[in-house]
Amino acid sequence: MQNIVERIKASCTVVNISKNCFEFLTEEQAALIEEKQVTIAYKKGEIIAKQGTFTTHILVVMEGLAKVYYEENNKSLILRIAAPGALIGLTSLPVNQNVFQYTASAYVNTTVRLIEIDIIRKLIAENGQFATAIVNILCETSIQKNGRFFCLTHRQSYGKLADIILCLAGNIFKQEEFDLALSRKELAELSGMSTESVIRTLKHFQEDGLIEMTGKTFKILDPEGLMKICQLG
Amino acid sequence: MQNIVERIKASCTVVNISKNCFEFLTEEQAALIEEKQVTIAYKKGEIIAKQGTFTTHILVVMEGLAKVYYEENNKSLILRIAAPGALIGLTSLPVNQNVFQYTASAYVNTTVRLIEIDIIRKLIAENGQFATAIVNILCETSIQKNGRFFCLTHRQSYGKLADIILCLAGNIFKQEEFDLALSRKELAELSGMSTESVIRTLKHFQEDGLIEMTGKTFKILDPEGLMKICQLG
DNA sequence: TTAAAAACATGATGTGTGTCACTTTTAGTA
DNA sequence: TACTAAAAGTGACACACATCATGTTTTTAA
Repeated sequence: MQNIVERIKASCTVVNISKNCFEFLTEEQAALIEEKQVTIAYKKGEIIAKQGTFTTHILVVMEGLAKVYYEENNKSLILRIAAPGALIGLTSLPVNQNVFQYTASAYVNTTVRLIEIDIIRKLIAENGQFATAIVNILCETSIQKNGRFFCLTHRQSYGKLADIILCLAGNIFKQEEFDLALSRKELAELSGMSTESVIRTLKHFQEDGLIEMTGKTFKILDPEGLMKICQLG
Repeated sequence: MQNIVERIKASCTVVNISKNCFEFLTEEQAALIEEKQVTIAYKKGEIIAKQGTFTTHILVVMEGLAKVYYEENNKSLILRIAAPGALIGLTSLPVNQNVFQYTASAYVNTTVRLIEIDIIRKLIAENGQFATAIVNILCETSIQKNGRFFCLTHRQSYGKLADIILCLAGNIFKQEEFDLALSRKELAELSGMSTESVIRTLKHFQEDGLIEMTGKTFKILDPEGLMKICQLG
């Protein structure tokens, strides 16, 4: 029987586990990146990249957790959560799309490496393995976004929230019990529902013995039950 | 003052205008594709690629119109409309994602070129310009999907339908008056609402002088008005 | 240590839109 | 031409959730 955390991963729709695309570089190419790279630390809540500003660098999340969201008319839609290893700003690779297509902000204290986007462009053109790795990352992000898209449009509150909880447990904290760094308001944003509904739904989950909450500490008691809720809607 | 159709394009969230990535190939590489390629004609309604089946080929839409949709639990979510020039199956490029991540079916009679996915993989690895072009297509698709994602989750019926109508007019038919090839049911699927709501909303639009419908013939009378509805929600 | 501000919680109320049931129109076909 | 099936259209009703109002607890910071 498969590990529970492993099985949870399969259903995740907000976090994707990026692979390392830099391992395919030659020493010379790695040096090129190394030489110009800068590492920056952001405090919780700070904006790492703002939608609409020029993308001079691709960001690599080293530590922490970032919220990647699309903004329009004072409303926002969380596209994904960027965990360590994730790249931010890839969608600006086409030279005619040279502004950030989304905003990224730090959920918790987060450190980020900045790599010049022109170097990345150059490496895609001259290193086939690297290009393949970037293509793979873009594809996997796309696949994951389809899942999240479906989740937010076709499921109702119980299903949406169950999905988010499983994702967080399976992909970020990687265990069944964890201290949730996110507020109910942030959970609401993630699941595309109101804060009040999140609170009510979590209470229901607790009453039904699916989860256990003590303050910020969450414990998943019945992952199968939550997955069933996901599937049913 | 900008052409109306031009301005409509900017707001589109279902159709993306793909660029030709094959122009960067050497003669030898082009011949490699040419030699093995097959062109297939699909009739209206037929399935071109089924989610979950092995992706042996990437599809290039030559003529017609295809619906690209994600399926789960008997529900479906239309991801995009593939117009001539669009590629289908790119998300299967990672070798560990070698099945179609979505289903594609023909809205109208559609012809499609099949290109072996392994050849595409090989070309990405050995032709930097081609790799860059593929990366660009993936990025543009991703950007567009974000817009559609936002539209379907943050707007209500009027905004969603207005968006779809503008997209169809601006990107597919490229004129203000057109014969809609899609039924109300298909419009409903596209905008993520019920058929009845689509009918009611279209009626409203007509009453408000935004559009004119005579049977299947649509005419956009007030694109600015529709765009305003899009923005307001 | 205390004041202010978030976050959390809960009940009452409102509404957008899906669902259902049914009629009318259009299109396809024997 | 008539028959059938699908599409288009309409009204009544239901309900999932957002919104609002208000209170409590926890966190933050002065």
